Amino acid sequence: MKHVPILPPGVFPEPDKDPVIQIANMVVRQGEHSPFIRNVFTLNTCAPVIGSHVMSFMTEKELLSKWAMFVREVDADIITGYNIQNFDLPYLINRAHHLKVENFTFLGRIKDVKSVIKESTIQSKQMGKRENKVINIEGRVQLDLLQILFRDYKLRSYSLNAVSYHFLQEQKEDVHHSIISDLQNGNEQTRRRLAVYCLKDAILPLRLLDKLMCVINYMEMARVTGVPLTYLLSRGQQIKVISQLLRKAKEQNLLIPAQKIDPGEEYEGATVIEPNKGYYNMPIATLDFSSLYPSIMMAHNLCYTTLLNQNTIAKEGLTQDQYIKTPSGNLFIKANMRKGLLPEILEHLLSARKKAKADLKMETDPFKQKVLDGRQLALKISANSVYGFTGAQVGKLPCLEISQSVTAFGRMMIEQTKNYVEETYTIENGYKHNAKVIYGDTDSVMCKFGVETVQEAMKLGREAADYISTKFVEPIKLEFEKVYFPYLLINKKRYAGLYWTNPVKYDKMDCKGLETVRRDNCPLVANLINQCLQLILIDRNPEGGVEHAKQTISDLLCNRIDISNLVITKELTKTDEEYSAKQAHVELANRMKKRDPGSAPQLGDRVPYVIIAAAKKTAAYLKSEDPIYVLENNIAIDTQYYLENQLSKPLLRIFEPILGEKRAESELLKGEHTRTKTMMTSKVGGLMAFATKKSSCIGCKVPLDNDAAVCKHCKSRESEIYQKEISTINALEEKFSRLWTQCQRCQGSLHEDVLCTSRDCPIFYMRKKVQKDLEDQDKLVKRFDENEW
DNA sequence: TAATGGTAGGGGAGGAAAGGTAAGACGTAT
DNA sequence: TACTGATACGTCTTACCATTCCTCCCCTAC
Repeated sequence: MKHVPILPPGVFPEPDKDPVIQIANMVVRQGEHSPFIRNVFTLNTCAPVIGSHVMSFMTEKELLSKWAMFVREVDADIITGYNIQNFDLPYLINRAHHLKVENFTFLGRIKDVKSVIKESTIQSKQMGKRENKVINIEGRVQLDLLQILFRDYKLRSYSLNAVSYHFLQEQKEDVHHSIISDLQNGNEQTRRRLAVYCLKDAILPLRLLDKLMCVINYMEMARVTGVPLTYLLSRGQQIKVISQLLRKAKEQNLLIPAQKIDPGEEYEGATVIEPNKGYYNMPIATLDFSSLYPSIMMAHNLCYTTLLNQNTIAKEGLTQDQYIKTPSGNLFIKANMRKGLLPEILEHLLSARKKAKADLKMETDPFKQKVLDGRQLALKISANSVYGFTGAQVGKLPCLEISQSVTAFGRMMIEQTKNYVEETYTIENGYKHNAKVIYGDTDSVMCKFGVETVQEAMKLGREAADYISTKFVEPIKLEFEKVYFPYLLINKKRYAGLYWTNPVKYDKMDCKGLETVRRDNCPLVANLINQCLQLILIDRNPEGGVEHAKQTISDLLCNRIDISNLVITKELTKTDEEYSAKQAHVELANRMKKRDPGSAPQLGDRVPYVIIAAAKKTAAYLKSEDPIYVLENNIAIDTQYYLENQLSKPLLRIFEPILGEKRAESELLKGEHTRTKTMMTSKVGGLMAFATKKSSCIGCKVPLDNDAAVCKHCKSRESEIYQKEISTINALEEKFSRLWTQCQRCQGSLHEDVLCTSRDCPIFYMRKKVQKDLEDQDKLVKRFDENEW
């Protein structure tokens, strides 16, 4: 579903002013690939669209009323779209209310129950704070794709365009809202143009839903945990655990006590082994505990129902062998005395997962395969969230005795594992080298066995995993997972390496915690670091990496880097008042709010910005600016900032372990390539307000008193200079037409204007930039004409 | 109001606090 | 010879700058 309201340029639509002009709908049966209904409701006439049913109405009231009837007649189980929950549906309801369309708000399956809009804020540590609207449509589940993506995927941008490109490698037209009214007020052909855009917006969410298997996975999650489908989008993680707990408790005739919420102190978490930093040009084997926390809870029978204190022990007369004391000093009764509820739930979840995985292997029908894969995933996630539930202090049933015992066992186990590896694999015991654990985090250890080949490392890794597993209580199991070779260990939670699961060919390059996987730096940094790592790890050519980095730095300083590569995004995680420190993205969001409150970033949105040139020592939060604004006003970028604050440290961090501190610093950041800089002059802000513009000679840049094209010294070369500028203009024109064609191809039509203003598309930025350059160059050349006579 | 999975940890930015240095003030010797 | 002023030089104070440390914030690993 997708609807388009009409609106004046620059202002966000308001339902009591701006009309709804089109609504596109797609209806699909779950499991089928293409929709069996495709239609669009339009206000005013509209030329036909092949493959779609166009229904035109002369009044908006009729349009809305007929659309509501359509919804009731199709009687869909699930309603989806992109941001329908916070935009389309509330807008339609408010608009219908404003126009007094009768019977519009009865969209659900229960007669006489009106759909109403409520405001709600949901807040969790995992997702941050968000303000949402909630609409009841009885008997139909609203699965807003945007909400699904927010929850399940960490992306740099959540615009439908960016998301489509990311998952489907396909772009959509992003029509700026200022053009929409022109198209609507044109003729039936321009309105058809809008309808096509609108239909595309309706089909994309469906295709994404299909591709990401959202419906299947959500259904399976709902079945496994026993909560309604809507809870998965509207509620947090806890409700799923509670639901399972209630299910199990009922079987055993147990009740769950109501507890008062009383946030206490945090408890100690997992150990991260101090890394032995450096570049390892040898195989490093990784051993992992599979499902560490669930297996600890099962192995030691940790549960609400098995927790003891000294009083009960005395009262019941329990003996030493009937209960255990965890490393954190808490007491739990053993499983042979009383089996805990949580271990039982976990066993059920994990055995169900094993079965789902086994069935998945046997299954041949691709649709059923998807279902089974969704199920095993849901079971895994559910098992892992039980521990989090016991530690959630602002929750229904926190129990720190359990959660701190779990982490304490975990800490003890990783320490023991490290010792076992280092004690067993020694020269004394007949191995070629002394093994060393160079790093480990929570449930994993990275072992340097000292061997030469991946194959040998794998053999020792498997052997070690099997041997060490025997040292722990069932079902705790240490598994050999992969070998890294080579391996670049930069710091705790930051490393990169080639990932091998077979001795023949590496699977992929794996990066953890580095700039390449973080969303809060610009693509320039992420791409450059990624390329350098590839050159170092895959091509084994660090010199090539240095050369590439130097070239990129030189390009940056000479303004040859496209602005889309310099866009940094950060999330607005709290409201303006809650921020105590000044930050670039927060300040920019506030400034944008003053320009246009409707289109400014909201709580929970990611704010894109670039850093612009300003007087020296100006704080970064004063230099952040909206990329589109920068492009439109030709504002200069602070390339020095990008070099010093974005590129330099990450680059040094990856090159230092290989080249050594001194070489890395002197070659990368102080070489000849940093000398040449191009300064760009801005048209707004700063000192430009006080400067008077004086034209300069096109030939030699000497300032001129009049508006002539060249100075008297260059007069003799005038035609030569003219030719040069004309050839520049030709080159720009050619470049522009190439980009334009590319955009036309993307929008799927070669004989229509390009409307797209997608902020996520690099082509858009380039097209915009060339357009600007072309205008400037045109003005320059015109100066020759004026002085011709 | 009702509802909200956990801790560990890196690293960037801003701001306060502590430290360093050069210019100026002042005193003394010549 | 006594006194004065100019100059040079050393020491102290002050203003300004750079560094360090701490906190906030975002995002990631597990």
